[in-house]
Amino acid sequence: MDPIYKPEVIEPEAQRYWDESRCFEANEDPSKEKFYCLCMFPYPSGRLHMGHVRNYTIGDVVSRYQRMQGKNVLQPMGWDAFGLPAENAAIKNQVPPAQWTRDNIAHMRAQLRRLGFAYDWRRELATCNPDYYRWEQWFFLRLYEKGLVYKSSSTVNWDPVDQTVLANEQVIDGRGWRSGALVERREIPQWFLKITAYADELLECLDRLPGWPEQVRAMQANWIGRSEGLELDFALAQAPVAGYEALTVFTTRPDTLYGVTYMAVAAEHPLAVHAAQGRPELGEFLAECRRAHTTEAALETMEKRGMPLGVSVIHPLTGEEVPVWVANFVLMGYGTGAVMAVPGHDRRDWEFATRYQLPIRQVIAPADGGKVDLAEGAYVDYGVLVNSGEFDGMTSAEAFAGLAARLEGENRGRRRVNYRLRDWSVSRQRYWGCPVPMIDCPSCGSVPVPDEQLPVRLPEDVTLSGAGSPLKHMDEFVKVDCPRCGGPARRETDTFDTFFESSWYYARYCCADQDQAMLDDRARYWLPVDQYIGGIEHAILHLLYARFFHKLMRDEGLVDGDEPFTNLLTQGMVLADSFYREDEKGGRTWYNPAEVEVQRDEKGRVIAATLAADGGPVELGGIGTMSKSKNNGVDPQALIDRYGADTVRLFTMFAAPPEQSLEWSDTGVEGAHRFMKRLWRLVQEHVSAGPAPALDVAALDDAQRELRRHLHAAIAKVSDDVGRRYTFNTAIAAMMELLNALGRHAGDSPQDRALRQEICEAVVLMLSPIVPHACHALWTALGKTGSVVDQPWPQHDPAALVRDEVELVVQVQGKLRGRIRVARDAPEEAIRTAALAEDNVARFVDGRPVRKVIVVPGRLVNIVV
RNA sequence: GCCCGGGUGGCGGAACUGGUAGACGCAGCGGACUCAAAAUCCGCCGAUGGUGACAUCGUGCGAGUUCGACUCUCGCCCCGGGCACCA
Repeated sequence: MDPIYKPEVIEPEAQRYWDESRCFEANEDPSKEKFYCLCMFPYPSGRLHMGHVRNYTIGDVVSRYQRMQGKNVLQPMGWDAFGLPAENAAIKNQVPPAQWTRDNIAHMRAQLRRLGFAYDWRRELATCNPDYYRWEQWFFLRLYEKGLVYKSSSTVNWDPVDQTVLANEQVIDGRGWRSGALVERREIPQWFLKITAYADELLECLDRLPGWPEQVRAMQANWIGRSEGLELDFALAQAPVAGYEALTVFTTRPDTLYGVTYMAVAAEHPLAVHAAQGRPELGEFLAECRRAHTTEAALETMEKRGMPLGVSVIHPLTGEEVPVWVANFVLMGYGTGAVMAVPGHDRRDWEFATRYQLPIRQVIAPADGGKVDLAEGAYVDYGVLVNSGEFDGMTSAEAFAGLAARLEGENRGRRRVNYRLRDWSVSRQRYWGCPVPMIDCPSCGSVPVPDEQLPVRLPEDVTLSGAGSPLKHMDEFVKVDCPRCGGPARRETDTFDTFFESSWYYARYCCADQDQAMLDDRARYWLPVDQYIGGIEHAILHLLYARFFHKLMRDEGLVDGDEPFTNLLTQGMVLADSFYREDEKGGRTWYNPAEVEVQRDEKGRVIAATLAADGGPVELGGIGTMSKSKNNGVDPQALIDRYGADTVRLFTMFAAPPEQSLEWSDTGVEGAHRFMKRLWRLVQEHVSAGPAPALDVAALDDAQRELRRHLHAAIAKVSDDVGRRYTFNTAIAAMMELLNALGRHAGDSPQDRALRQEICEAVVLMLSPIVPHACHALWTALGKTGSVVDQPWPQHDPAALVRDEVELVVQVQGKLRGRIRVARDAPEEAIRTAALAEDNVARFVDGRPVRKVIVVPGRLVNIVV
């Protein structure tokens, strides 16, 4: 055995062994318990970043641990290969997106292999390959046949100069990122998936996902936003207007109906458009609304503005005339595109009414009889009705029921369940995506591409200009014969939202080579995914769409079960320090942490930093997520080259528990490397003295028994930390403590050596999921046959944990005053006496009468005087 | 703005079910080895007072529940994530 730890030698050796023995190739075996462990697949951006390393190390530790539990483990890897960055790179570097993407995949695959992850590479897939996306085209057509797909218009960011749709991230301060033109809202026809048809099921199933973090389930429930309310018709006073007899609204608070003082409609609402005819100031306001951001965050934070339409409606109960306004915060896409405004009891309506001096009327009073000052703000809680005619004195709930019954009886209102969740717009006006398999025929309308013509291949030999999708100008792609009438028609040039691909890849891994069907029986064997691991930033959209797809595939008879992911682990972000210099104009140049040296004061506090290249000072930009804009990304490759994969894996697992954010620290990595060297040396020193004799537990002395107790306590703790809690940081800490104790343990009698062997074997086994390369070599060095990957996880010996005496903490009035040692099974009375007899305890009791003594067995005694 | 997290030494974090706050590691300081350095090993390391035993304070801020609160409850402050065309 080499006395020096050499990761550059042992890591390729271990990887060669895994490849040659093909030990991570997973085959369907009904006789074994399966375990499908999946990490969210990466977008092939070019290089692995720290977030990937962290994510995939967690998955690898879980996979290798489960393998040691005797499970048949599947851990696949692939590429979320469609997306906007490939188009941006293509414009910048004049490389076709397909080539850029495939080059990136090749490089990143090599990086993943270098990290030693236990993947079944036979199952690798890339979503940009036709053998993958043809099946989502096929599936889309099945959904189309079932009526779960429809075409409707929706709002997009439109760049009037580049004549193209922009992603939200391409809109900077309201302007297009390339052209700088003011971006407009524009309604364009798009394909939608009816996710709202599954809203109730998606909501209800959340309760049956105990393996998901509570916060993710809460976020999804809020996102779906089921609410029960009333759809109400407000008759137009001057009906008909623009063909409307009444204005229909949805409200969850019919109990506040008497408080309605105005109505608000969206800028795109037909009533608003109609009213704007011949009124330039109103038309200008509508145009202004079209230029506003459409994101919910923007809508919520912007100034609430509006204009009266000069139209009014009749209040269904009081008969009063109520004015209709257009308001910039009402969206056509939500509900009916119109709301009834109750400024007394809704924050937004209050803000708007205050700005335009519209009346504010109190109709709800607090149930406890408290006073409300509507000049200060809206009262939004439920309560008791006032100023509401015959409903006065009822609670909000009673009034809801009463009003609903009355208005339903008069056929002027309907109980309805409404969802915040909107149908999923799957069309994107982008080139680098999966073509939507539809054809637009002037005589037949939208016609699906026949199955036998699938896949609709995306042409890959293109040059991108930046102004819109090149597909629109490619006649060989666009010009087709209509499959129905045979006449000339145009192929759809929109591509799918990339969430479409990532919604079913987890199932495709089970049978990635299947070219006759989307999925086969192998999916029934492996699914559902037992452990899914990925970033918290995907808590809503990706995870909701994947759950939706699973139900769609179930209803198509492709998979069993209702949910795709039994257990979910959401890892936190990877953070790093940032450094910059400011130029005269206030612009900032960001320097990578690798180029910067920090200065510390005598206590180790960072006080200043300088650029290594010129020795001049740089400013501290604080800690934040690794990002391009702050240039604070730490390249894992440099660290792997320097310290080896095991050290990088160890540090990412040690620095923080997986769900928390992780702050990068170069010195922390050095510490992890020191631990690797220490582990290697401890084993090497032990092994170099020759084979160890058999352990005789009965022959151990006190010090040896204590060390062995430490070992078995560590096995119990590490098993729980790795197997149940997923707190790899505390598991590693426990093993560091154990090795520290082993290092302090002097003596090399035969039983000392036998004990050392037992400890080394257990530690190598328990560390092997985290630092598999070193443990592969150490296992052999310890004289064991077979590979460590095929060993079972160690079991702790409960008998080794028993101690004769325990130390108890003694408190007086809840404050620590002393410690006593008592027999393990000492009766409470004896513990009391011993506690009161302790010198410092007696000093603090100071003769005062003891009122109460609380004894927590094995932990502490608290004396109350 | 709304929803979801988080806030503990110089730093990352630990304390799992209300029971010894600061495990483990990093940084720092002191020492051993060395001609020297690196590597390695040993010791110290929340604040204040005290030679010391020890005492007082201390888990973002303010209240509360409890024999006992980092942990539970209420109110506030700050930071991060998501908000539907970034993935």
